[in-house]
Amino acid sequence: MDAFYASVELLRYPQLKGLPVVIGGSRRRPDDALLQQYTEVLLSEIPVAAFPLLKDYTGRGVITTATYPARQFGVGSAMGLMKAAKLCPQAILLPVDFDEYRQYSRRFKDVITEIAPLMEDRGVDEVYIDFTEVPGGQRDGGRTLARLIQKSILEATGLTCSIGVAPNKLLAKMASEFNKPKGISIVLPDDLQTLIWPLPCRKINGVGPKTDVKLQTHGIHTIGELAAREPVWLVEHFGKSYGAWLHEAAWGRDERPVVTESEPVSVSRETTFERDLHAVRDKAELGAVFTWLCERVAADLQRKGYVGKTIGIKLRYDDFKSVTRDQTIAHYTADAKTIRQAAGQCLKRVDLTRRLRLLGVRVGSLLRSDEAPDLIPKQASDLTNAALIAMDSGAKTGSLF
DNA sequence: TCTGGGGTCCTTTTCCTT
DNA sequence: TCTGAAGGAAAAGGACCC
Repeated sequence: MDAFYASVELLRYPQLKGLPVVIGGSRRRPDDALLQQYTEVLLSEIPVAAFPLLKDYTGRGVITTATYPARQFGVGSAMGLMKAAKLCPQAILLPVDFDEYRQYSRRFKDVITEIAPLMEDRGVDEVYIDFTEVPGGQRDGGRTLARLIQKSILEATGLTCSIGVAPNKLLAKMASEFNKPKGISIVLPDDLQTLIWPLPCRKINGVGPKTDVKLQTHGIHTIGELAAREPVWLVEHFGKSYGAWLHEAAWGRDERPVVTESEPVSVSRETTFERDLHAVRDKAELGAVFTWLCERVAADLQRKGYVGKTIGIKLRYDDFKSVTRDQTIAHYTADAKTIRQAAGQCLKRVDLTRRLRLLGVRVGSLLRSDEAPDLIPKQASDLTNAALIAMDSGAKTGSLF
């Protein structure tokens, strides 16, 4: 199988080209003033001086993405905004607008499937393509087709994209990073030792920060050094499955097909508070957020046409430690009140004496709602009230909200 | 002044039943 | 009746990705 890995670069606001720009900040609930500021204005007409600066930002949040001029200063994805402001105070800070990204995402994926129907969705800005069967796909090692895709996406959306071409998904993904932005890179099987092995292990999709540190403590820094280790040794230190996979990855081997269809496994909503909240002192606020999260999850499920029966919560404490609690209920549901009731039961099983920075609600074990066997009618209101009263009565850890 | 939100997948722990 | 082993399912946690 021959694979493409394509990722688009999402940059609107042409007037900001060449400037350090950071997109991020925690997404506020509907009344985000910063967001409102832009909704009525043609994006290209906003003067540069009107954009907010990173140094003026107060509050929580991380960087979603940054332009290349901003990255020069050492800021990058997932970095806290306050830390980034120290490194590059003059950077312009833009709010995240996922609705808009989703629109563009759909458009660029539509363009690709017109040309190459075997496409795997890997998120808002990335896809894998199996072009083995695309007419003319093999011409010039895939370069001709890659150029056509780039050109078509640019025409349809104004977005540029990077494309990696390789014998499998693993290598195509690595190849796509060789030549950013808007590049095309081709990696052939014979390029493994020259192009792949000198790279740090972290470049392998599936090797994260934890694994990277562990590899380094064993003196393994590059993919080549990883490839040199005996599989037995890797299995010993990284487990049967992951260790074996590391070995295969280092040798550029990957048999995974391009998967064009997949069903969601869970749907969730979570939010980080502006300031840490306390279950007792901020009971009203927490209760409102909790209800709101349950309603959002229910709405998401209904919109997507799914029901689920494993209801869960997630808390993050002020020390950033997270806990989760799940409960599987008897019937599939997409009803906000039912979800809130089950999630409320989960809340009783966690420590609520500590300050909270995040609250989340999740529904798993999903089924398409048209295939659900035993949907029950909506909760009777007296049942819901009973649940609320039970929550208010408190548990071993003290008062609940 | 730390550290988003939406997911997936895997491993380990816990719990229930036999 | 008590205890323990075994095995499966559910729950919990963690790593990773975009």
